[in-house]
Amino acid sequence: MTEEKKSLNFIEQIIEKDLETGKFDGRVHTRFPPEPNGFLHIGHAKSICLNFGIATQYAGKTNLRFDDTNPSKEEQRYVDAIREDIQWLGFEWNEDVLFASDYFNNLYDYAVRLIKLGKAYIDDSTAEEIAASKGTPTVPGKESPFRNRSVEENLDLFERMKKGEFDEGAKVLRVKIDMAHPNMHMRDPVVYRIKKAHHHRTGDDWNIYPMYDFAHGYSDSIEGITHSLCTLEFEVHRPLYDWLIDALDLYHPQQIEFARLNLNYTIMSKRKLLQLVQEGVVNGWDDPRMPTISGMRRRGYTPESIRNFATGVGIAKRENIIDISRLEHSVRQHLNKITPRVMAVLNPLRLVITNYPEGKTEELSLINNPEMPEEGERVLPFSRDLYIEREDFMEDPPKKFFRLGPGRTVRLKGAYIITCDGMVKDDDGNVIELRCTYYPDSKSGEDTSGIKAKGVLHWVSIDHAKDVEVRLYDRLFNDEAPDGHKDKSFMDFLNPDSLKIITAKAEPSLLNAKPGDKFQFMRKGYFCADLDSTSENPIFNRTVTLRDGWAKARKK
RNA sequence: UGCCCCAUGGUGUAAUGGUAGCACAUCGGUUUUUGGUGCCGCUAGUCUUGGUUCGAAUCCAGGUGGGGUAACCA
Repeated sequence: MTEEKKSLNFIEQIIEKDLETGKFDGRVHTRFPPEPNGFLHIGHAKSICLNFGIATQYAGKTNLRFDDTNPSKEEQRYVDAIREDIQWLGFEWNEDVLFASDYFNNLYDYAVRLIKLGKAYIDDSTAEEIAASKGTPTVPGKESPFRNRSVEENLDLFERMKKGEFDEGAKVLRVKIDMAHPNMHMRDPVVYRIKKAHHHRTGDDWNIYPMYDFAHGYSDSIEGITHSLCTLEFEVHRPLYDWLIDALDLYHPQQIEFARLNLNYTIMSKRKLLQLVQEGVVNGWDDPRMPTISGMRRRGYTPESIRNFATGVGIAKRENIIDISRLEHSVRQHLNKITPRVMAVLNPLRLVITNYPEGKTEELSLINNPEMPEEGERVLPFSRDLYIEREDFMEDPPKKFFRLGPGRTVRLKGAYIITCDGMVKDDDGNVIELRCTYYPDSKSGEDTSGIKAKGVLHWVSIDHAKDVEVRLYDRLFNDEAPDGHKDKSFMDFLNPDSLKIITAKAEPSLLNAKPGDKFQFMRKGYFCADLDSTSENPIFNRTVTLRDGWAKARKK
């Protein structure tokens, strides 16, 4: 037995220490708290894998709780999409889905208790006045003229706020901490505001809604969360989180902050992703170019590959920018193992085997997946007239070009070895057809020809090939840090070639593909049948290209 | 400008007072009926100055650099 060396991230270390000291009676209970105001993206996947992963590791639980305290931005459809994405990623939340709005009554009661304790007050100041009186980091704020209202008056006003007697913005509930506090979040923060908006779950029941800081910590407390994991920008909120809970002497979860995921060539802000959707730059939240979970799903990413990526990047507190190649590696790694190999020609060039009988068709057997021999073989029609990839031919090729050129010999994958004897050009001098001869004794699997061919090309039989729509996706942005420029918008870095739609010639079996089915188009990349794909109108999305050693070599 | 956080190869992340390891990327080799995959290997790192210690990536202090933070958003 070899002893497994454990390598824990800093959060796991904290949890193991808590388990040892019995801080939470040996419980581990995390939560994933999205706001339903947009779709989940790959950054959320990191948080999801962390929260659910920790719970699994320590035999704990994870709540899915929607932080739905701002009805003007939140929608039911986002709730549905988020639930679907989490399930698709392979996680199960504890019991039912929870909502901060489930606790609106509790939260109201907490607010009342704070008022009764003299720790909260109603402020009639305008938003501008409150902002102005906050002071600056170096200048202490000024106390509101309404700060010392009586408990009775505060109670009365708060109840009337709830009843809807005042207009939006007329009054807020603030917590009474310290207007000179060095942490700006502690300068009497607003915790309840009037908002006469329709809430996607509570309808028009409420005229007032709690702010995030108020709702979040108390919700964690109500749910008995042990470790409340969040991103770094909430670090300065923690003192307020702690203050609010301690002010009412409630069960106290521990908030721990970690660094969010950043990917180069990608934007991760929900606001900016929404902008891409609203301005029609992409075709919705699930456009395969989006870094959203649903976009990646449509692109052909698997849950395994996303989980693998999200856990592989690690958890720490330092700012990080992950190279996009790491994401691509994780999906190639998985798709390599599971996808059947098929042949499709993206940019066809006609090739005629002059010594092959006209009208003859052979049924060739090809292995489906060399990584999984148990997946068996399929038959493929071979004939005299074929398509090969245009880029697999060069009229004047360099020595190291292991493909076709005048006089060059290659193997057609799973079929015969051929030699190129000539070509046909159009009036403009473009090569439109290759003339080749084949070696009948070189048939794949029963080759007695003794000829060795360095290159192997994929092909399809023209008479049997099917037209399929192929969507070639590339990165959405040309710049490593699209939103990292002070003088320019991320919109200035859009890649005009992020989507190219072509018609490819595919082997017949691809007509059977159902939406979501994944393939390796040999020598070209991994592709996934699109959501809208049908056998009448087959559509394939390129998930990612294959690694291309030749492309690298020729750059030099 | 206050307060808070952070600093290990190109990029991430380990080592928690005792051999700086792993992954991605890069480069080279090898295998291969995918220039894919697999396998092998090279290059390359503890921000800086001082202190504590037999011994410091690790502890302490100063510096430097980066990030966060002053919504009736989350």
